[in-house]
Amino acid sequence: MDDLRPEKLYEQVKTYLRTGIAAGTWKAGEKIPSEFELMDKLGASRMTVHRALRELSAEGVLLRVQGAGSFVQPPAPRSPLLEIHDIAEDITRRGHVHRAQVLALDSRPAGAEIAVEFSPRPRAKLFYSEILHFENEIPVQLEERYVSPAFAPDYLAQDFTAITPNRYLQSIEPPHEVEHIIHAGQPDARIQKLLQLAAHEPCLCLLRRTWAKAGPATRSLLTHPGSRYSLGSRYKLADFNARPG
Amino acid sequence: MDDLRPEKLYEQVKTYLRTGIAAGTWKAGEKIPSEFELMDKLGASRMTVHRALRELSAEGVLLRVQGAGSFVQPPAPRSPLLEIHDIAEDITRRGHVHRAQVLALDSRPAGAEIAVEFSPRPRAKLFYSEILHFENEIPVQLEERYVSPAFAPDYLAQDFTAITPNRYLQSIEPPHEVEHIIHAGQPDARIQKLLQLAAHEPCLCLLRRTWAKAGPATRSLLTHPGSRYSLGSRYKLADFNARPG
DNA sequence: GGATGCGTATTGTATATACAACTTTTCCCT
DNA sequence: AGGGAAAAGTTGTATATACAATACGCATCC
Repeated sequence: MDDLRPEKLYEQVKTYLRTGIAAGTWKAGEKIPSEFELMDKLGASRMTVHRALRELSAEGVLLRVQGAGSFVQPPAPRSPLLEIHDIAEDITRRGHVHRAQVLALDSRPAGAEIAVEFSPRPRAKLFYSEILHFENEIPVQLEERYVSPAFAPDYLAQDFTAITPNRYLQSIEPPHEVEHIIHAGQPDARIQKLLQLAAHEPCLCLLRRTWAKAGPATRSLLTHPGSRYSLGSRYKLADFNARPG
Repeated sequence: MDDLRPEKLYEQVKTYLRTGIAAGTWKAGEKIPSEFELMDKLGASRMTVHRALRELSAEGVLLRVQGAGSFVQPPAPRSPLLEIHDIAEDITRRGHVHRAQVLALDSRPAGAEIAVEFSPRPRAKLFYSEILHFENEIPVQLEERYVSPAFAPDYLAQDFTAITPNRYLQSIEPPHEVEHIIHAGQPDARIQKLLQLAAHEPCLCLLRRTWAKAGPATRSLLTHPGSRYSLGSRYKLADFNARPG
């Protein structure tokens, strides 16, 4: 699965700087070598070095000041608001019993709005799984998931009563990018029955989309009973340092 | 406040494409003109067009496929839930009009469960504000907030129709620690009326607690109409592969 | 001493060119 | 028809060059 092709030159420059920063060669607030020095040192053209530095700047690794130089930024306060956690792990950590019931597992053409998220070709087929999760035999999550066949070719062969899709997909390749959208909704009759919801009981819907480096990987709609479930996070914010002087 | 300098050329190209996409000239999944066509049309060099397209791709506006073309990506709703965002900023950034109505602003003894979060003395008084936020005159958030008097002694003297409590509190001292808990709920009759909710319409509740270095600072319960509002976040995960080559 | 101006270092933008990598279409041969 | 090779079209990377814009130190002038 490893990419054996040589790293692009501008990626090499980025890697060189990132590892140098990680190793402490240049510390937060310090100035790194100028574009011209890096040209000589790494044997790349200025435009290539420039592109690498511009991207590192966009990523928040560097702060570039025209006329002055490029400075190492303090690490960004990365907030794992909704990390990709595994519901089975959550439940067993609470000391409860988890059970998964597979309601569907197949390959199907998704609706146009969903298919276009995965490919510019609108009629592409996607893997689909629908799983109901129980905590102590009480339903707590309905998981409707589309998966890109290119990302997980063996998806349909898995036993999702033994390993959650989440865990399986993470084992293939951790996502490169994640999106979460949360809203409160009124479930339709089918979901109401599956989650054993009381009349007019709202549900908490979490849409999670992930991207691998190669492109869109998964799209999951996780529906929880509103009265029995909440999502949470708590984290410390890193201190901000001012500009280098 | 406006920047009167002429837009950079690559920014002009980006703006041209963004407005075209917004206007429906190219719809999600469709192919936009090639780099060469845009060169001729806009009178920029290929490298400049290329940079604009590359950045739009990084921003998630386009999907570029080598050898095939550039395709419009479906819009990704990204409102950073990770950060402490200001609802007034969010609304104005969407180009809409924000208005805040102060329903309450006083000092009161909070209920025992809440007061004990701030102080070991259960009858301690806390500052309390209740503000209803409108987007284009439609209510989108009820903000019920307790603030530690020790953290913000002048809280009651502020004009919260002009500056949101969020923004004011951030100006005192950015929080050291943050907690978010999200759940879907059924509003009581009062909230239902304030948010102009339909019968049985659920609401999305975000409880946010912050701590300063000295101790607990604020506790806010933000209630949104479920049908008209969602919370979202999207972020890239850092690469930690500094593997020796 | 302080303000001004100038030169140098550094980053920002824009162009032209070349070739590589990949996709789609065309067309020819069987 | 079908298969496969060739061609055309499109994006990706890399370089060399030129000039613009900004920051900063240093010398000069008052």
